[in-house]
Amino acid sequence: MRKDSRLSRMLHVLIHMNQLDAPATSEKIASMLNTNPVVVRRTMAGLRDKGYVSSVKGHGGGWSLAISLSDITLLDIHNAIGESSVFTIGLSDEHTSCPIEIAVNQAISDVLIEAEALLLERFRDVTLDMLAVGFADYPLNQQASSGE
Amino acid sequence: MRKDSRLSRMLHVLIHMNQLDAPATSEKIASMLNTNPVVVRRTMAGLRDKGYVSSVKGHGGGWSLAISLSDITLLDIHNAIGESSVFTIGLSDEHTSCPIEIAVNQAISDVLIEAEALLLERFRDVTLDMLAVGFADYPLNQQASSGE
DNA sequence: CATTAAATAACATCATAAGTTACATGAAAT
DNA sequence: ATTTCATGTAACTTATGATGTTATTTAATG
Repeated sequence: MRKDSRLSRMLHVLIHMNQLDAPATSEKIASMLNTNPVVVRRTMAGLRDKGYVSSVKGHGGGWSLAISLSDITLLDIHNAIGESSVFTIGLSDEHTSCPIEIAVNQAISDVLIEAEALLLERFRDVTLDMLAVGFADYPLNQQASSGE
Repeated sequence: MRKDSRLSRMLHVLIHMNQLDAPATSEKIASMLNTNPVVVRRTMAGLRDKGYVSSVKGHGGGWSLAISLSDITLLDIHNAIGESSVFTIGLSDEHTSCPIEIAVNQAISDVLIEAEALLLERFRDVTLDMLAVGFADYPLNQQASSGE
C-alpha cells in the first residue's frame, strides 16, 4: 500500500532550513526532495497555518522557520500535515448492525486506538533539535540525544 | 488513504462460519460481505495456506474452518493476510546518505516499530472465540445461545 | 455427462498521495 | 511603473494497490 512520506520529508526540510541564513524557496526545497515546488507549497502551507514556518513572496522570499526546532515536536508536524489515520487497517461496514461485525470491529479498533496513542505519545517526546544533534555526530551517528 | 479491510472482513466471516453446519461457498460469503466470490477466494486462499480454513471443490464444497476459533488469534489472521505494513506513514529515501534524513527516518522508524510491536502483541492476545462470545450477549440474539 | 464450486488469469475500478501545468497575486529590484 | 521573482491556488494527470469483474479451467459429486 502506498506510503505517505510527508512527515519524513517535512522533518528533513525543517532541519535543513535551520542551517540556512536566507529563506528557502519552494524550488530549492523541491530539488532537495526530488520533487515539485507545488508539492512543497501544498505541504508547507499546513505547517505555516500552525505557525511553524512562515512564507514570504517575491524577491528574497521563500520559507523560513517561525519558531525554534526545540519548540517543535514530531507530533506537531504529524498533526500539521493532517493525516487522516496512521493505519492501513480499516474496519468493514457491510453490516453495521451485525453483532459479529460489531465485536470484530470493536476488538480491532481497541487495539488500533491503543497503538496510535503510544505512537502519538512517542512523537510528542521528540523535538526536532534532537534530530539535528545526530547531524553533528555523523558519520558515527552516536546516540547523544535523550530519546529512548 | 484507502484502508485495507481484509482483516475485519475475514474475522467476521470466520466467526460466522463457525456457526454453520456445511461449508460456505465463496458465493455465499461474498454476499455476506457485499463483495465478489473471487475476492473471497483470493483472500481466503491465504488463510487456507496457513491451515486456518480448508476448501473443497464441487458439489457440497466450499470453505470450512480447519481448526477451532479458540486456536486462532487476530495476529494469526493478520499475518495470514500478509499486509506489508500497518502504517500509512512511510520514510523518505531521496538522500539515503544525508545524515539528517537518516536521523529523521531513524526517529520515525523507532516509533513505528514500537507501536507495531504493541499492536501485534494485542492482536496475539485475542482469539476469535472471544469475539463470538459477544454474539451471545447481543440482545437480538439472546435466543441463539444462553450459556457462556 | 451435467452440475457445482474452487482455482486462476486477465482486466477494470477506485481512492489518494504525489506530480504537473497554468495562471494569479504580491513584493522587491531596476 | 515595469520587470522579475516567488508564493498561492486551481485543475488536471500519474502511480499504486486493494477491490471488483469477467471468463476460463480444474476438480468433485450426482
